[in-house]
Amino acid sequence: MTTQRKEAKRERILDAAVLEIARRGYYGTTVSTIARRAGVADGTIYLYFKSKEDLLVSIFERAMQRFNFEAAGIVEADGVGAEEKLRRFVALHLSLLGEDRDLAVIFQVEFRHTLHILERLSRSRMRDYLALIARVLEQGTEEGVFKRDLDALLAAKMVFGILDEMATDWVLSKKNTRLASRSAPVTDLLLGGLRTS
Amino acid sequence: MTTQRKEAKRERILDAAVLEIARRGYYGTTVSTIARRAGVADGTIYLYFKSKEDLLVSIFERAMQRFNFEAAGIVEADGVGAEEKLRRFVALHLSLLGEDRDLAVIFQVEFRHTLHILERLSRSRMRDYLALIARVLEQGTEEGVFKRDLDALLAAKMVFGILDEMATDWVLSKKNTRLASRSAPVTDLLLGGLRTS
Amino acid sequence: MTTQRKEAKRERILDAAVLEIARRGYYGTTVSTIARRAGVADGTIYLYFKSKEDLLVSIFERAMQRFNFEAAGIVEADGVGAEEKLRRFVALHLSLLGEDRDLAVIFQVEFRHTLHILERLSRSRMRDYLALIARVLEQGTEEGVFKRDLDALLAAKMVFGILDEMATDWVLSKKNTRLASRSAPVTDLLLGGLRTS
Amino acid sequence: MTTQRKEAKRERILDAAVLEIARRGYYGTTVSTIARRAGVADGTIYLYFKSKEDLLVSIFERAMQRFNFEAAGIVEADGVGAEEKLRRFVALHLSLLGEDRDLAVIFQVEFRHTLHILERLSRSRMRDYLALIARVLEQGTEEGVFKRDLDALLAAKMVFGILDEMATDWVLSKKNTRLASRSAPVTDLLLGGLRTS
DNA sequence: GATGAATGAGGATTCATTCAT
DNA sequence: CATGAATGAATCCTCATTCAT
Repeated sequence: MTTQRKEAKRERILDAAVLEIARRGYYGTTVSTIARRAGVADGTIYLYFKSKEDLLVSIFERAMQRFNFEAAGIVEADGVGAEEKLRRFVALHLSLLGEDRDLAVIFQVEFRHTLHILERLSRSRMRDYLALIARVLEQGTEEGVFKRDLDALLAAKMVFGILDEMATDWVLSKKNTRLASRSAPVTDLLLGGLRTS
Repeated sequence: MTTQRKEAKRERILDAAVLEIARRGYYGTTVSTIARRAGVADGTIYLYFKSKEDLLVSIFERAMQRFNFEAAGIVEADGVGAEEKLRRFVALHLSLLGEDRDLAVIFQVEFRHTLHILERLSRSRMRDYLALIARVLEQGTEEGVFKRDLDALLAAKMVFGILDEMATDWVLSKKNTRLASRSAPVTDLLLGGLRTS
Repeated sequence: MTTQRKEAKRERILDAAVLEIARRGYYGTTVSTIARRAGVADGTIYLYFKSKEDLLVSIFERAMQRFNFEAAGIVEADGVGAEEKLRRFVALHLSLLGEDRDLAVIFQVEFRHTLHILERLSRSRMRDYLALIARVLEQGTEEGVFKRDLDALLAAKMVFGILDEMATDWVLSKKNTRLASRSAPVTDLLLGGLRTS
Repeated sequence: MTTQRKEAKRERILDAAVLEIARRGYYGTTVSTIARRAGVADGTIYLYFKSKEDLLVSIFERAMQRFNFEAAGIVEADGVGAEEKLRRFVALHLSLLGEDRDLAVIFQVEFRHTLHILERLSRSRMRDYLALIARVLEQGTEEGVFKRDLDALLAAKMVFGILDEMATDWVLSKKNTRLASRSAPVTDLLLGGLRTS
């Protein structure tokens, strides 16, 4: 079997897992259910993933890879000011999650208690993500547009906290709003708080 | 048995549950374990709580009652400006959680995936809490110190998001810092973002 | 629940296990089947035994306890010659197994491959049993009726080997013979081989 | 592929099976493991053997063929007395097993519980083997050196029982002794028991 | 002939909950 | 009120076997 076909099947299983886990929660989803939705036998799951938990980790890894990749693109852009980068970052975070509600549910709800189990693993990816935000803030400080005495990492966590809460709130609200529509007010508050007075 | 004694036993069970669930997670904790730590028989748990889930809900309710009570005290204080109220609010949130790491773990980690199950219940208490923050922000707008065009509820969620992330970060970090020590930088960023320019 | 009633239920489960395992083999028997025959729920098995394997060990322990107890009675009898003791020993071994075909099947067939897993445990009980035989042989040497240069332990193993093969042969043969009927020829050959010439 | 090459591959698979099953037991060994060690694909196993069980049967058959062939050579030797033949038989049994510990493990441990499954099959080969021993004993009776009233088949089983226990004991003991070294004491006891007084 | 990816039946074990004492 | 023994549903994972390539 070609690597490509294997990869495709792996993706199909991950997609099925995202869908089911988003709807029923990690503990409420059986491996059988995921297999059925993916159109494979139960045992096949274990040819591609070590365990049910590994499936969850893999969902996280796949998503974070994309997140970090896209975020890095923004942070490393040449000739772009920190304010604009922050604006783009906020927009990216909210639209990536806003585009895929199932994934968002998993990120905002299922991964939380899983952090318990996966602490190290997930935290290391998260650290990367936070570091990207922090770099934007540092750039801002260097440019003189953000406060001089800013603790970049701590502030990055606050930025993340806001984005995270926006996402959670959107996930749990039944209303049919677009998550990305919150970009502007979020950016406003953030820039207000970060700018030199 | 007097109501008082019953109440005391109920509290003992809740305390045991907080302790065990914080350490092993909701799904990793058995009702038996909680019973043993509380010094009662397994069946006794069911004389005080409808189910294991009810136990979790009750932990949440008990904590939120105290949170909301204390927060209401701040919000309803007469003759105190919005900025000061916000400052106190931030300090309260961070110290209540910072004082009881087990409870903080449950709030920051265990409740998240439980939101899935408990959506309505927990959200209603949360709404009360968010409403309290929003009232402070509205007061600030009325006083002219916070932006005129502020969406108070949305901004309240951002405030909450920051506080929440601070708490999560503290819970997951192994370092022996005090959560309350983050009050100042958090308040600074928030006030900066909320103030009229 | 009284200790007596608990013990009785434990015995009932063990009896059910002996019966089922003798018929279908250890791997061919499910815990459910044992539970059904014992008239308890699946989970109840685990209140009395740590695991399916523990069930097998316990069957062994229970039987060996009786074997060793009865055998010790023979070996320690005062004023009885070694030849007579050996005669009784052979008779005991063959009648204990001959009385309970299910138990015999488990001893002769199921325990063998289990030795693989349980090596130490079962071997220690076996060593006790072999030691008892060896003591009879030593007594015989002292009395001058058995060969002077006998390696008592090695000879004890041979005695055991003969008894064991008799039992296995009986278990696997479908004929309706009595195992104990082989006592005489076995004793004859053994005494012939052991006696001084 | 030539018959010879096929035969060679079949042998390689059997060898791999002996090695793995001796170490991990029949139920602890997967077909995959055997295939990997034999250097073939899982499916290939099934081109040479009907099932996993057939693999075990085939190990038994291959070994018994050699056992019976060599044993027949001893039994059918012209001009050799029964006592000498018995001596040679004992030596043969113990050295064939003593030369290949893996095979011995399978014979003494794994085949036992398999007898359960394979009863008929293995018993027929065993009967042949026992019959060979019995013929030596009958020859001894005819020569007047062994007891006149000997039940040859029963006595053969005792002979086998002793040999078997010697082998099992050797397999389970960790000591680095040679199995064949027990030939002399075994023969002594046997001849003592069988001879006319 | 050979491969090895896919299958799916099967089973030990856990644990929330009940209820006779 | 309290107990804790008993229940039995529920599920992850393994692995012998098949079959399309």
